[in-house]
Amino acid sequence: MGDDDIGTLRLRRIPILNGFESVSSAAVELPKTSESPQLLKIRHSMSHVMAMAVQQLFPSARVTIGPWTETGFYYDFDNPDPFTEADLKAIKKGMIKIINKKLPLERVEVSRSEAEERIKAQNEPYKLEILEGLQEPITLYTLGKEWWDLCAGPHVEHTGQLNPKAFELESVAGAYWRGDETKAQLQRIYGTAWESADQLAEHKRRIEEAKRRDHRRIGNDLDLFSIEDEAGAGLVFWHPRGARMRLLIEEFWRQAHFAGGYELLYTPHVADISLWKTSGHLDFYSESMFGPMEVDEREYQLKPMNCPFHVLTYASTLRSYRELPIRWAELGTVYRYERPGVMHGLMRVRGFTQDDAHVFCLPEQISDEILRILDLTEEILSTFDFTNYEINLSTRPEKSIGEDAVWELATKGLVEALERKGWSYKIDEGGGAFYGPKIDLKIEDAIGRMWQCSTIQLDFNLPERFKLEYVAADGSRQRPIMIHRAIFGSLERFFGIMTENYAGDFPFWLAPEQIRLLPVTDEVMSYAEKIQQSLRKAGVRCNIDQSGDRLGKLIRTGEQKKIPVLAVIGAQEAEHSTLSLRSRLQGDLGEVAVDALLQAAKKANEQRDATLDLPMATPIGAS
RNA sequence: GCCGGUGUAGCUCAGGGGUAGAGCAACUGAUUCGUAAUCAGUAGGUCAGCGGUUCAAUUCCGCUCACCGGCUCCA
Repeated sequence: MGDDDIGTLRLRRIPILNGFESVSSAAVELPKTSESPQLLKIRHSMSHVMAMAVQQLFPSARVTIGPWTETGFYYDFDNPDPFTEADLKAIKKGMIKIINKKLPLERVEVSRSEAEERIKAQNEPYKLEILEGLQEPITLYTLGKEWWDLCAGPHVEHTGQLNPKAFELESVAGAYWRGDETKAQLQRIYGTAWESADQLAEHKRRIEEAKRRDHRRIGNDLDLFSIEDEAGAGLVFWHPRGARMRLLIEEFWRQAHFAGGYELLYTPHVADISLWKTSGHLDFYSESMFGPMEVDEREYQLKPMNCPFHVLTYASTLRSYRELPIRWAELGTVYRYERPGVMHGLMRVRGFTQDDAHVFCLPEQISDEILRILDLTEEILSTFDFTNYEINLSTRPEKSIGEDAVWELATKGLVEALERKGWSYKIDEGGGAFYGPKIDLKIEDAIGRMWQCSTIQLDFNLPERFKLEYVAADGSRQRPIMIHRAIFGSLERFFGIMTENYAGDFPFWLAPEQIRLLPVTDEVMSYAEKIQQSLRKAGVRCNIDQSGDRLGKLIRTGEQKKIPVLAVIGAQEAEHSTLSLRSRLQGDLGEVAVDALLQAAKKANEQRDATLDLPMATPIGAS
């Protein structure tokens, strides 16, 4: 797929705001560890150096594992006292000392028994456990004379090849031994390391850039949404500006779905608990559900998913094969119990709206239906400038239900659809749900992060549990195939991702306030009001800045609120029936006739454009 | 849920056992102004909540809640 023009334009044009430079022409390359053999060695060695420094400072610390990450490394320790941020400074000093000694790192191949002896001599129980899982040959790396670690390598030759000015210890965190929350709690220290100080500086700049884009910050600054303590964690309040954007997203979504052959449903938020018993959620999903509530001696359950409702809707009447495929979508709000401490802005909440849909079809329709879904997914995601995807196809796990033939047919249908779409994908062998294979899709944002949103899952389970049927051509009763799919995943989460993708600089069509009129003096207020009225009538979201501040301040405020188009109105504009436009993404658009702006804005809204299509008008003062 | 950190005005933050501070935002007034901050004034806080220590707690201690960075889990 081609380059994203809007995206690149935006990256180049964002001005410097509050001293924070945004994505700049980054001359400094930051390869990932997996892309650079040299960085891999550096980071691998750094984690050894860190572990050695830690054990020098904290002799009671036991070592566990210390791998590289894509931007650095970490090491997990078992230490009686957790490390504090202050300890990091001391550890860093210790590391610099080790680096300056130019200690050699040497690979030593040892027998299993020798390794065991050496580990026991140092009383490192975790290392012993690691050793048990290792295949021959067993190698360890020495770091100078005093320190060594079980390791496959590779490493730099000596610590003098590590740049003491190009690493940083970033944070301490709790982690579990072997990632298992029932096992010992360890202390993890994260670090980053590079070849040059420039790279380190660039890495830090990118962290700042991610902070600048943080949807929680932008949501607050632009007054889009909030999460209120009094209401509870993970429950989202959409403020007028955010709600307006959500409405625009939903309108687009509905229109795309109707065009794509879907019908829309509305279903209840609660249902009798017996429904959840039939669906299996009570047995397999209850720890993620809000507790039941009793009404009239009947127990009701708040919905964590929409599918049982769509299934009931299907089952409400006898279906013929001629009706299939049935495609039903719903913006369905669900509630899930999330453990305290896992909530995160809009990305992880307890109440959220899924753009859920279910397709009931014949086995031979699977491939076509999946392809349609892929097409719709691309259409919808690319409208928000997400055009790079990473696709995973997950196949049958060991524990699963359904006949071999059905699994085979279904998996073939998914593969066929992906091939027809021409999308490359990875296969996650055995990674499917117990009830069917699935396709997951991740999108890449403007700063290269991947986010899982869309998912397409085949389900042989629910139709079985609810005994769904259709009447086949021969008059027999057959079971339909059910496809679950979501494109945004959750509106909240998608909104958060999209906000970070645009860094709050939303495209024109999506901005909650599209045009702000800036009256230079009070004298032009009535002219401004007239313009506001006609723009609003045309469906353009437009306000007048009534603050009475001077123009410089009005512009500053408008830019800080990331309004796409600021329209300066002074005596000259009133006289000419024009506005002087300043576009956030396009710069100065000059003096433009009111009607020209109106037409351009309407067109941008209809086409969902990021910017206005306006011929450059006469520059100010030229007449 | 677990480990660590944080919680002072709408926002960003200072302060500290003896009645609470700044800048920005808000409001009021003056200014009527041309492309990123006009000036002056006013108002705004149970210092997250609950309990304890103390003559006195926003400050010290404990618990709870929320948030932040991770772990685990996940849309």
